[in-house]
Amino acid sequence: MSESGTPAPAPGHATPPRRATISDVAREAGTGKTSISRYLNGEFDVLSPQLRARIEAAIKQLDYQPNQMARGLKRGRNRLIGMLVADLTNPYSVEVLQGVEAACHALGYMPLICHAANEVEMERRYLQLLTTYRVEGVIVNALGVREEMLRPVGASGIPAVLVDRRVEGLEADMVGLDNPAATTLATRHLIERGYAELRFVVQPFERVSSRRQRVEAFEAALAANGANGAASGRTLILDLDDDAGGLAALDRDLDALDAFDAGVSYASDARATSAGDEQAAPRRLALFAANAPVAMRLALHLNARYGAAWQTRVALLSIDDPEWAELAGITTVRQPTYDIGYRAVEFLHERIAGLVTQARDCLLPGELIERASTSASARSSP
Amino acid sequence: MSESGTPAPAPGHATPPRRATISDVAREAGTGKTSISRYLNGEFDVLSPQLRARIEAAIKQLDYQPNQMARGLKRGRNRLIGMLVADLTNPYSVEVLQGVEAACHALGYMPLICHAANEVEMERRYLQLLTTYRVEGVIVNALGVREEMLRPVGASGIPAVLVDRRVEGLEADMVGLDNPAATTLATRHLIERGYAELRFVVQPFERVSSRRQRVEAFEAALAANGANGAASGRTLILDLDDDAGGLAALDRDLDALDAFDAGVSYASDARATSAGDEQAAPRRLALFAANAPVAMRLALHLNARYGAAWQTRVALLSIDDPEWAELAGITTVRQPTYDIGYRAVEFLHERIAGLVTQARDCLLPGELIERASTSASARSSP
DNA sequence: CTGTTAGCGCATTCAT
DNA sequence: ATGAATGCGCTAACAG
Repeated sequence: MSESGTPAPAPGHATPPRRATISDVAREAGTGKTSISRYLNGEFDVLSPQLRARIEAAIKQLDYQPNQMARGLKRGRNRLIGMLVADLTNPYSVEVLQGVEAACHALGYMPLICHAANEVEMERRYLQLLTTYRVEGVIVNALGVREEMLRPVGASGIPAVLVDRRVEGLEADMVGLDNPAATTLATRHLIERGYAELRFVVQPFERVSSRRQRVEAFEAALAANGANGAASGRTLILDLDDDAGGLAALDRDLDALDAFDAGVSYASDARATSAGDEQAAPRRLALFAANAPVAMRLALHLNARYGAAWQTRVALLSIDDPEWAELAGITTVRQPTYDIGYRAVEFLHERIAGLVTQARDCLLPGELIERASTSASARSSP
Repeated sequence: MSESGTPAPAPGHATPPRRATISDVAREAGTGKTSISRYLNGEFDVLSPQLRARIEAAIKQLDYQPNQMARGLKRGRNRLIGMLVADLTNPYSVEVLQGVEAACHALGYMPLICHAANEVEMERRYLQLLTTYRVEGVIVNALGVREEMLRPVGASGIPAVLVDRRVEGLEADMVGLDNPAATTLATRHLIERGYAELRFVVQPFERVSSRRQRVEAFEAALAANGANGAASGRTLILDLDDDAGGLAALDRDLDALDAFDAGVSYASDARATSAGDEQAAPRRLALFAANAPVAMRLALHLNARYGAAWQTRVALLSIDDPEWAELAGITTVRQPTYDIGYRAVEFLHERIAGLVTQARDCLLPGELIERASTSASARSSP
């Protein structure tokens, strides 16, 4: 400012505040911008080897990096896709993300990861933001969207594919776990293992279709087996943001269980087994968590109530297979998370290319991982 | 294409493939683009109420959303900052991210989250990508960068702030845990609790400054206490991608422990306590994990070796406080993750504004969370 | 108060 | 094989 004069930089390699542009490179290489552009786009067969060499030198010399914003503005597409995640705290989301990233990498997209952190308002904001950045598509692990999202996204808007959850009025591709199959698989496992009392524990599922599906599948599986009258069960709603009610309901069940066990103990010396059951060992209650966050909350609660030996009293099973499930020895249904993410991007890619027009579903199977929590001898106690 | 004529959309609300531009709005409102631009930038005091109303109507009518790419291109800044995360699988990263997001929200930035997934190559690619998108700054949870990153970033490049780890030759702001203090805190805790044999377990720390700092602090704390001769310890390197060697080393220590305990048992009836120790109870080995991923790996290994009762044999303590630590009852040093992320963005913001010129550090204190794993009675056994 | 003009950095006709 | 001109959607001087 105080010094006068030419815009030329001061001596001594002063910091160039402005990055080189395509014009700079053209000048440096002694050619026109067009050739630079061609070089950048790999049209080498239209460039003389010498020109190409000069361009390469100039680019290296100026440390030139093409401005993606400008490119995107010009060509009308920017290879950006939005990835809206409901909750990165959930290992499920991170695993799906890995698949998304891999697929993006493979297909030449750059994923813009947006984390709604379980806040519907954030979700809305990010969705809006993504459209202003003109992403070519979004893959959405929805949270509470509905009409609001329908405007920018969907049929008449930017291509979208849903992950895990469906959105009410939106006709869009969707990829996720085969919830009915997975839930049935797990429910049957519990019944086969001889648990007579089942509790399916799930978060409130206003808008989250996968939760509803799981509840329904659980109850259906139970009813189907109910013919044999072997097991009975119920669904408990647990709000992770306000768990007092849900845990109270659970505690009532646990109280009953404890009382029953105590009763068995009293009676065991006198009348042995009251009914005609084969075994006198008290049947444990089985808790079926609809996902990992619920399972964690339950485990914490049980741990607080029964101490470290809680697994000798209650069997816990969960959909989702977080790392700690292995440590705690909890039986789970593992989701094909990576594939879910990968497929989602593939779907989106096809849709962006305009190859597909009808909404498709991709339901992937879960895998039952049996661990000590549902074994006959319960968790090996120290 | 086949139909002739006007660009007007076909009847029946046909899908408008192209989003409205500022010119469309101007035409719709019967004014010039400048006024629209002014409206968008909140310069209401320069617009007659009527014009303003017409603009509002036109925008609503056309569902207009300004193209951020174009805006950024024009004004030279796009309010984008890059957040390069080494490993989203680590709860630490996600927690830091939450702070980053909150701060971005507050300061008007949009964070571009990039996940290197522990791959140095990914890190390099993303860094490059971020610069081509002309982010105004990056906050980096580095992984293996060095010179390569120095070119685009740093003093003469785009502003950067480091999180948790420092980068070799780079003069940049840095925010993270006060590693020496936190490590010393935990080491002293272990010694006070009476553990005589300590093992600090850490991943290979070629480029990761925080790991090196923790190792050094551990050994220093040990040496400082060594005057009393109460505790001795060693550092074990555990490579999570190839844990055979590290676990073998651990197993040798555990074998020795087991043998010693067995010896004590043999001898206990005859000679009672061999040395002059107050208590005959075998002192457990204490494992000090440098971070949560290491702690998890250790826990899994111990669980495999000793069964669910492993905590009666070995005490585990960790830096980082993942959710499962509460469940497993493991003592931890909790990092102020949210604050770390928030401060990082604040630092970056100041730097982007050009307010600061010298590299600063922000070292935040950790908090010791005592749990059963390091209590006198070990983990309550079922 | 409001509209016109001129680019931001780049890709694309269209001529050479 | 190469370059000049045009404009993507928007903001920022300048005029009125």
